[in-house]
Amino acid sequence: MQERIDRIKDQLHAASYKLTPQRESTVRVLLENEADHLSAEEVFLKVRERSPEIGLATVYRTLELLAELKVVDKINFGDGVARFDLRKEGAEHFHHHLVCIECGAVDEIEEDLLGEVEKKVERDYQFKIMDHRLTFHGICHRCQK
Amino acid sequence: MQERIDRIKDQLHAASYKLTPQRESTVRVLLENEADHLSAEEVFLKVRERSPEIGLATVYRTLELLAELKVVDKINFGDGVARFDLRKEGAEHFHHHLVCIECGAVDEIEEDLLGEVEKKVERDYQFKIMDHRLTFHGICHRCQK
DNA sequence: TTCGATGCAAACCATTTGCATTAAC
DNA sequence: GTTAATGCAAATGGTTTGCATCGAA
Repeated sequence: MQERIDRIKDQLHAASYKLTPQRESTVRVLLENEADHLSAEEVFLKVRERSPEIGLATVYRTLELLAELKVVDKINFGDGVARFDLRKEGAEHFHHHLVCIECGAVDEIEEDLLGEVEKKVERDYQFKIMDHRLTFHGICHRCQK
Repeated sequence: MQERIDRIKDQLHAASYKLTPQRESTVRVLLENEADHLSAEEVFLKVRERSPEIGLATVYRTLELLAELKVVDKINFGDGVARFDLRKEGAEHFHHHLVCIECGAVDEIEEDLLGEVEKKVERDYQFKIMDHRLTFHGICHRCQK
């Protein structure tokens, strides 16, 4: 935990930003809720439990900054709110998501399923792929029962 | 052109909706700009050239309705506006997109690249896939020169 | 002391909604 | 005539911004 924070601190410094207490609180919330896909508002509420004086705008600015540094991915499942998802360290790609249309749960797929597909796309469309976003919509294993 | 409109008219009737002049104008704009991915606002502006009395809310309501009937797909490339994309007739899946991070162009991939991947996901994650969204971000063939 | 970071409130902007009016069958 | 559809304006809600203040090197 601490070492991941240190790593993020380094990334911030490398881009000449500081790890302020507010930013650290925000990062901690993200780390503690790594399995979820929190919205800015949700992050804000959790951060405020620990640092009641923090402002919503600061959370937005911090999340924006972390997205810029590729510490988090900003994702949008079409419900009108941006959600934030910590990247696995060293991951160069966005991971994939399974969105359940019954219960709304969002599960993750860590493995990269698109290796072959990307080769084909780069070849057939002369498109240099930098990143991808893949989401499946359907019924999760829990709701199938 | 006219026959596609008739087909959409049938779809509306099947769900007991009418093809009003406003809805028809909206559909025509979508058909005439099939290669683009227009936002509601952009659709509105183009519709208004032909039917100046139309209201923005009506365009929103029509696009919502068409999305519900799966005539169009509502997509979100992360820029804060929803965009609307006509489905190919008979297509059961959303098609894929190539978003250029240089020039912003959005190209389409019509073929379904995910057949194998979906089989694997359904098997390994016990997830019943109903639809998918796949977007690649990178440099388009035009910008590579 | 200087400049980035913060908190607050106001501004923004895409989208939705309430409601009175209109139009289609 | 009844009910759905429309237009307008106001409301909503997530996000951003202006600005005065604060804090760390």
